[in-house]
Parts: sequence; C-alpha cells; structure tokens
Amino acid sequence: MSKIFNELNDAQAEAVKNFSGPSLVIAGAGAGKTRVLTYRIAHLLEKGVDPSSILALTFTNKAAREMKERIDLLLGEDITRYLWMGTFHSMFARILRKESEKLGYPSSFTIYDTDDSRSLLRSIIRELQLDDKIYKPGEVLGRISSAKNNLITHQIYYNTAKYRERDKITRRPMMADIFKLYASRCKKAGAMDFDDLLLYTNILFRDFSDILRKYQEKFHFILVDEYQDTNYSQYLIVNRLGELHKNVCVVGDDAQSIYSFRGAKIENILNFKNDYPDYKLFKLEQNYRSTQNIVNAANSIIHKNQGQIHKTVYSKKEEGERIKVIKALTDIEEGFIVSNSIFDTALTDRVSYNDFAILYRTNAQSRIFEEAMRKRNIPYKVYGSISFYQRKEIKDMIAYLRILVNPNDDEAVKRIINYPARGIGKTTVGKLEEFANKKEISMFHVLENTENLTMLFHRGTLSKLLSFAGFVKANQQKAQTNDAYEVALHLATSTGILKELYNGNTPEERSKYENLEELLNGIRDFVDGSKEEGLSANLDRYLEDIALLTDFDNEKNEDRNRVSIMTMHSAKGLEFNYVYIAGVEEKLFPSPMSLDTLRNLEEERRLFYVAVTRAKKRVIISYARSRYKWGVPNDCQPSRFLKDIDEHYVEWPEKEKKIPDFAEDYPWIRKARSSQVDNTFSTPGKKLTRLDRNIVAKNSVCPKTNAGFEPSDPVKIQPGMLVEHQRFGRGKVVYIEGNMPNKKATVFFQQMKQEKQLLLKFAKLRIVE
DNA sequence: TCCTTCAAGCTTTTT
DNA sequence: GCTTGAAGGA
Repeated sequence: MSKIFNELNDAQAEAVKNFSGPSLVIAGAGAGKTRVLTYRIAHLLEKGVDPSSILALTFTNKAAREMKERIDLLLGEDITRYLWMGTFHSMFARILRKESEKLGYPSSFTIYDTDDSRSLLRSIIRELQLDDKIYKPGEVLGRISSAKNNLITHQIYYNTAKYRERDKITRRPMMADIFKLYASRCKKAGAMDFDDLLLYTNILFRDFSDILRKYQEKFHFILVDEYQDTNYSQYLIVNRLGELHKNVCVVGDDAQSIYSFRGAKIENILNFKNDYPDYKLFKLEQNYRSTQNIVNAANSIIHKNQGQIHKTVYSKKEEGERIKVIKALTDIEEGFIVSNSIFDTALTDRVSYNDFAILYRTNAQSRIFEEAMRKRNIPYKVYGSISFYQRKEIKDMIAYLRILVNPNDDEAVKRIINYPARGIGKTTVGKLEEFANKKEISMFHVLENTENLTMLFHRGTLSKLLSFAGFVKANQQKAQTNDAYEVALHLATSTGILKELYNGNTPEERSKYENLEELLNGIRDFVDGSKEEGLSANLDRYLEDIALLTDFDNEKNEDRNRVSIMTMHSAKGLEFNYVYIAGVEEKLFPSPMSLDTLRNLEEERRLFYVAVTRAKKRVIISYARSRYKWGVPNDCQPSRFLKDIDEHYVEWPEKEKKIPDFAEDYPWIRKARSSQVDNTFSTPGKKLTRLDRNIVAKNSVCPKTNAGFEPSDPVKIQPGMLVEHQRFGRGKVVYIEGNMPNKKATVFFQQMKQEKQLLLKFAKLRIVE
C-alpha cells in the first residue's frame, strides 16, 4: 500500500482497493468521483497492470487529460500515454481506424461534425424535393441520431412499421428514405458522423467475433466516468467489451444526469446490478467541495424530483454563506451587476479571476456577459458557443486539408470548390453533385474522369474544374511526403486565402487572419510534438487528432486567470469558488422546450442541481425582469426553481423577501407565442415588417449601465434627425425614453445603406455623428 | 456568375 | 441581433 491511500477517505479507499470484478460507484456531487477513478487507475498501474490493457472512458477530453496528469504526478512517471483513456468517441474512433476496412470504410475516414451532417441532410432533402420547413435538417438529424444511439440502423428503420407509422403521424413519411440516403452518402464519402462512431463500433463487435474477442482480451480493466450520461449504444459497447474479464467499474450520479436529450439513459446505472449480479456497490456521500449551505441547498432542490435514488450528501466543511439571489431590471443590468460583483469580490477576497464562473442555460446569453466583462476590463473566456474549430475560416481551411486525406469527402469539396472564387458557380456544383449521386461515386471521382466531364460541361467551366482537381491532386502528392504544417502552410498561401485576409480592411477579416494564423501555429505544435514523440506528423494524424476536439481542449496558458463563462451543461465536472447562475427565469430556465413532461422538467432541475454544486464557497443566482429576445425586450418572471431551494439557505433580494408570481409546475405552461407586434407601431393599413418591429421596441428600459446618456437626459428625436439602428456593431447604445407618438425620424439603416422615414413611438436608437 | 439587398427565422443543452 | 439564403441586377 502506498501513499495513494493517504489521500482518500474510507469509502473512497474501498472503491479504489477493490479493483477486480464489476463495481458501481455512486457518488454525490463533489464526493470525489473523479478522484476514485484516478486513484483506482493509479493503483492498478502500481500493481503492475499493463497500461495499454486499461480502457478508461471519460465524458470530455479535458477530464481525460487532467486525470492523466494527476496519475503521472502520483506515480512519478510518464506512463499514462499508454493508457487507453479518452472520450467514447475518440477511443472508438481509434479502434475503428484500425478495423475500418471490415466495415467498408477507409482507415482515414472523415468524421462529419454536426454542421457537415446538417448540410448533407439539407442537400438530400432538396434532392428528394421535400419541403425543408417540414423536414428541418436539424430535426431530421436529431431523429436519425436518436435512432442510431439506440442501434436502429437505417435498414432497421426503413423496414420497421412502427417507426414509419410514427413518421406518418408526424407528417414526415419520407424520414426513412432520408435516413437511408444519408447513410449511403456518408459511406460513399468515407465519412462517419458522431453517432456512427459508436454505431459502427457496435456493428464491428456484433459482426466480427474475432475482433471483439481481440479487444476483450486486450482490455483487462474498463472504467467509465459519468455513467449516468451514457446512451444505449455506449452501454452496449462497454457491456460487450467487459464480458470476458468483467472488470467493469462505472462511476456516476443519477442526480447529475443531464444529457437525456442526446440519448443518455439513467437506466444504465439502475440496471448495472442486473448485468453484473455479483457487483460491488460503493456509495460516496461526503461532499468535499462545497460549504454545508451549498450542499444543503442543492439537496433541497433535488429532493423535489420524484425519480431519484436516495442519497444523503453532506458536507463537513464550514457552514458558509447563504445562496444569494439577485434581481436585475434587464439582462444588461444583470451582466453589469455580475461583472461588478466579480470585480469587487476579486479585490476584497484577494482571489484571482479563475475562481469565478458564470453559468447560464443557453449559449445565447453569453454575449451580455462578454460585453459587461469587457467594459469592466475583466479577463474572461467563453466556452462552448462557437468553438474555434467551428469558425468559418477554420472550417474552410480544414475542409482543404480533409479532401487531401479523403478526396471522397463531398461536404468538404462543396465547401471549398469555389473558395476562393474560381468561377465555379452554383449551377456547376449542382450538376456535378447530381451526376456524382446518380453514378454513386464521389464528386471528386467525377472530376478525375475526364470523359464524364466533357459530356457535362462547356469548355470554359471544364477548364476551371480541371484546374481545381489538378490543384487538389498536386497537394495530395505533397501531403504524402511533407508534414502537416508544410502542407497546410502551402495551401493557405497558394490558394491566396491567407493573403486575402491579411490585406482585408475590416476587423472581421483581421480576426479571421489571426485565427488562421492560430490554426497554423496549432498545426506546427502538433508536428513538433509528434516528431518529438517519434510519431508520424502527417496530415492524416493531425485530422484524426482534431476531429473530436472541443473548446475545452485547446486551452492556453493565458486562459488560466480568466473568468469562465459557459452553459451549465459544459460546467459538469468542473468546480469554482464563486459561481454565478444567471438568467434563472421562466421561459429560459427551465427551458420552455422541457415543460411538456415531468421527465424533462426533472432533468432541468437536475441541471440546476449540477450548477449549484459546482460552487465551493459562494453561489449567486440572478434573474432579470426584462430580457432581449430576438432584439425585442420581453418581460420575465423569476424561475419556479427558485422556490425549490429551502428558504433556510437563501437570501432573497432586498425589499423582496418573497418572490411573487411563481409559475406552477402543473398544469404545464405551454410555450406561448407572445404577439410581438401589437400596438407599438401602427400605421393604418400598413402591415408591419420585421424591420419595424426591430426599430420600435416595446417596453424599453433605460438602464443606468449604459454610458453616454443618463436616463435623466433623454434625447428628443426631431424630424429629420439622422440616427442609426444599434444592430450594427457593439457601439454605444443610447436609449431614448418616453413616448413619441407620430413623430417622424429619418433612420439610417446600414444594412440597406439608405435612409428611411419611420414613425416612432418608443425607440432604441443610436445617434450617428 | 457574382454581388448586393432584404427579410425570414431563429435559441435548449453536446461528443 | 445575427445568420442564412433567395431574388434580382450587373
């Protein structure tokens, strides 16, 4: 026994010690789930277990990385690089690359991200001449995704009356056909989407018993983190792989299950005992993270849920402060209050900014906090929303790299065939795509076959297409011999993309240039790192490496002292001293989409539980009375979740000891479409356009937070005065108070580059110098 | 084919 | 308040 056990309590130590046979670790928030997992692996390694025989599946790459660092530190050696530790997706992508030929895929298959999938679906829907208002690509993808996560392949889907009936009822009878076509197009392109990675792993293990056997024998120990958030597909993989040795250890907390929308099944935890009757159960109930008040408040929230395994999570830390609830007039004021509070706390408590997190329900809320932080000069980092790899310029560049590795990747080809402009227009691309689909070959394949082309295109178009194909082929050759950085740099310069952005005048272009530069630097780091470790530095490996990365994974040192801003979902597994939970309002949190069933509502409540339990010292919850939605301010009510917190642990806003007007849990309040137009702008006989609605904002409140003009200093709009709508830029916003019925103003719309006479009643406008 | 203009639609949550 | 894509003119 080593020093490992000095740092564990009894329950944790038991869970670490008993490493053979199936075990289920149920742990409350902050009770040291990850700690058990980490030490258990360290313990195994210490016992001399071969690291490459351990498969440890985590929820994020970041979690895996942190665990690895911790283990290396514990054992004092660089041993974790031989572990199979990472997300389900990345680990099984690794196995699939080795075995893909069995499934009819090249080993350098492309991984389609959600954007690629959606865009492929869009073209399929168009091709089948369906209405994309009914068959919304995002929704169709959701349906396909949940089918796949339950191992319903397109063949099964197509041939099962039950599913087709359902689609008929929901008036989407062609769903099965779309699914089928989507699957075949992906295969043709040598591409798998996220769900395919798991689905094909299952198919591989189902149809090739020798391969299954090989991996069963390889992985003596299997550990799974966040087991409550695994879906059926993931469950079955673990189940199959663990069948031989049965050394399966899963760690989870049913109270923190927040991903059922992507197919996660709490039942996986509950059914563990059926799959492994001789399992050992370890319960960790002492919370080491948070103060008693926070733990008690969180418990009181989760107790409102009916379907929960009973646990008594407790803390022995100090009692701590109550949860503070803050009311703001507007969302903008909310941002202002939060940033002020962070600024003050950092100063008085002498703590650094990385001790703070702002959590919210939807990514759209990030902007307000970004602006507030910028005004206050507080360093921050927004996680999620648009990740680095989803930026247009980055995706374009990566599309180039992708077709060098896998020329059949049609989504990538479509993306860049005319970027930068080569005179290959929509008609041409459409023709090319149609022909390729008819022949069931890839678009690039068509380009390689000159006879086909002469039939299809005129000479002018033909030469453009051929020069594009030639360009790609030449670079493909280059990619064989050169490393990823050389290839990428050459592409960026020879296409002229880099230069074009460098010479750009707008701030957007400049930032795009910087992003591209960052991407290239990243590739160089990859190349250097690979060479150091004696691994291949070619493009294939680079693309494999980045396909499954998220925002959390390219964290830089300069991010270390920043306030973290993210969704409550992203915050799972993290902890901070000070946590701000923002926008705790009806119609926002719980999300209106979740009000239809008790099941969904309880999941939202678990999300609240997750958010509160991220905090070590202090939780501050805020809500606003008015919030901009689609550019229009809307009245808001405080969330029903606020009343779920036991009063003992809450401090309500001044002068408002009790919060009125809570929405009832029953009957379900349906998403109400508030009429956005009503009486704000009325010219008899004239139909309101969107633009009018944007200009004339109802119930605008003038927050003190905006510099420039004080509320007491309203600006009168005179006829003929030149004003600009604030939609452009993040410039100073002037709120104009008071009713101005039937006043006319000349409004300057940048988007239209023209002036327009408008009647104003109540407006939010910016003065143009 | 490209570029500009304009309005529709959108916002759950993610590997 | 932003993105996207259709429409129409150059």
